[in-house]
Amino acid sequence: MPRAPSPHPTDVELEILQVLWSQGPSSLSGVCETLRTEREVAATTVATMLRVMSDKGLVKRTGSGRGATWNAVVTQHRTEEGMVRKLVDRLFDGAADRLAAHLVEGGQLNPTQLAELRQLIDQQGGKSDKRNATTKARRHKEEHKG
Amino acid sequence: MPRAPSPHPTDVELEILQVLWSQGPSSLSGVCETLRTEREVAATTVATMLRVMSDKGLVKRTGSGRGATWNAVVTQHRTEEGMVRKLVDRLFDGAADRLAAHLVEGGQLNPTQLAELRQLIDQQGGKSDKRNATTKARRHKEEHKG
DNA sequence: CGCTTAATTCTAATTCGTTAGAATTAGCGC
DNA sequence: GCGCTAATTCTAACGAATTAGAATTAAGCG
Repeated sequence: MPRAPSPHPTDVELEILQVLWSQGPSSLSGVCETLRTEREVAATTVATMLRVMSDKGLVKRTGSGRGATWNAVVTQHRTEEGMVRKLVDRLFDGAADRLAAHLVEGGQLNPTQLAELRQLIDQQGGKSDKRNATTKARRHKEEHKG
Repeated sequence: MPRAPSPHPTDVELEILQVLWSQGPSSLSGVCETLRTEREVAATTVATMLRVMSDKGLVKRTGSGRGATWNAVVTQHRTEEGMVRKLVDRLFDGAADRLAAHLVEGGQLNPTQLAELRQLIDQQGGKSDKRNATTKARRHKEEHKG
């Protein structure tokens, strides 16, 4: 058994994934160009990152040489999911409602967004409704010494 | 101007802060004991971490020698706030509503929590209400090359 | 075919985070 | 005051993350 693929992307890895998610399969230079709208970076640096990410199973290369393209293996949604979960686990000991409270109380959402969130909750409430009142007891630190 | 104190605590730093938040000012051995309910750790390791955290302004020592105690300088709430904001900025480009949607849609909240969140939104809605419809336009990466 | 340029591989330096041993200091209790 | 133990300081090792130069490979073009 090769071991679990890898947990969460680092900051720079996330940056690169976001490029691939937004513009789809890209050549090395394509990735570099987009990154350079934010900051300076050498092509070999990006190449190294892509190799590392490839080892971790985050991205995959198609073809080689001139016409090669890189694309994300992990989806944006699943990555977000995992990173949110990590924050909830580490910072709130699994209590997602505390994170939600932060967003609402901290004034991070404007009235329009609050209204939309409220709608979303109503839809969601219909799905689980009565049964299943304690969907998930507090999750506990399991993934410590991977 | 000495420079901004420091951004966000690392994983282990957070662990130690959580101990101090939950049990208040503690001796080195007090911190160690609590940490050891989760995993093995040498006292000198914790001492080093406390020193580093002290340099960063996260904790402060009172007294010295035998009766010394350590306590958190940063509050739990402000730390949570900062870390949530960082995630929102890095992962969602400042769009807090996307994080909220993840929590609700991802089934991380049970019906009771959903109901409570809904109440919270209603209270919050009353505060900003009509005026101020675009509280905060998407925040953009500002803190890059601090 | 051979030149030019993109892409890749190899290698290495730097920094940060984490861990802890060795040595030293400081107090409490007798 | 002296010793036992907690606490602190010093130092160092190690891995992960980030960065990029040098060398090599591959391929499109004329």
